Amino acid sequence: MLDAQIKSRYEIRAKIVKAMAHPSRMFMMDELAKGERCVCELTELVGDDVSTVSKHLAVLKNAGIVKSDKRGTQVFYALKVPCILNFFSCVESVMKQNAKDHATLS
Amino acid sequence: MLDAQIKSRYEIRAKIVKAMAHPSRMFMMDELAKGERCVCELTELVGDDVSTVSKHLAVLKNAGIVKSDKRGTQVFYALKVPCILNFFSCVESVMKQNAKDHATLS
DNA sequence: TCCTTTGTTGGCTATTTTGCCAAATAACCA
DNA sequence: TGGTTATTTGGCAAAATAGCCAACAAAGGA
Repeated sequence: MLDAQIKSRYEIRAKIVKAMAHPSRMFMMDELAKGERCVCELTELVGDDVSTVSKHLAVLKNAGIVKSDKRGTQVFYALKVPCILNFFSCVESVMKQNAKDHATLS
Repeated sequence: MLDAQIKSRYEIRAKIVKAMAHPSRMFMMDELAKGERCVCELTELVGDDVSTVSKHLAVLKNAGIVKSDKRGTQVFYALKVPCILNFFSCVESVMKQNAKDHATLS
């Protein structure tokens, strides 16, 4: 990792992945995969304070994972990158494997 | 997210993604995608303290992303889930899109 | 058996992340 | 214009991460 340029590249990558690495944000991405949602809808679903949800969405937007569209007083968020879904299926496969390994251990 | 079971599911998912969300860990996963590596090799490449690298690897292992094999005094780590690679290509696509958007803004 | 190499773990501080409340904005409607 | 709804931002305290050093454990060789 000596090369600063390479290091920087991994830092940028990590920033994107880090943006996904939160239960509420994972949930919201899943929800957005079904279609756009306004902050109020997501807030209702997640069950946290609106300000918290808004900040989570800002993290996702800042990472380039979602985009927002203000219509009237509402702001609608939508997934910007479709491959996110494939990614989740990979995470699922890790979970399944873990479950299998765990079962084997007992 | 009221349902505790669903919430728990997203927490487990997030734990896996969070394990990936670090520059050094991303780098190591990329390196492991080429083949198994011992801790000493990864330490050399990453350039951090051995203890730091060891802890990063423990995080990845605990998440079920890598597996380890002790041979003699060395411990070899290897990727456990191949789809990790597809995931990175998705992250790359986010990066490319971000770059494009950024260019458009200027 | 003692020494050396390779890794892991404990401990500690610095930094980052979370999530809530309160305050500020923005867009509408009466 | 004044009030209401929807969202973002500032600020702050609690919790989680990161990374270094020192100490410990394991395996092999002299």
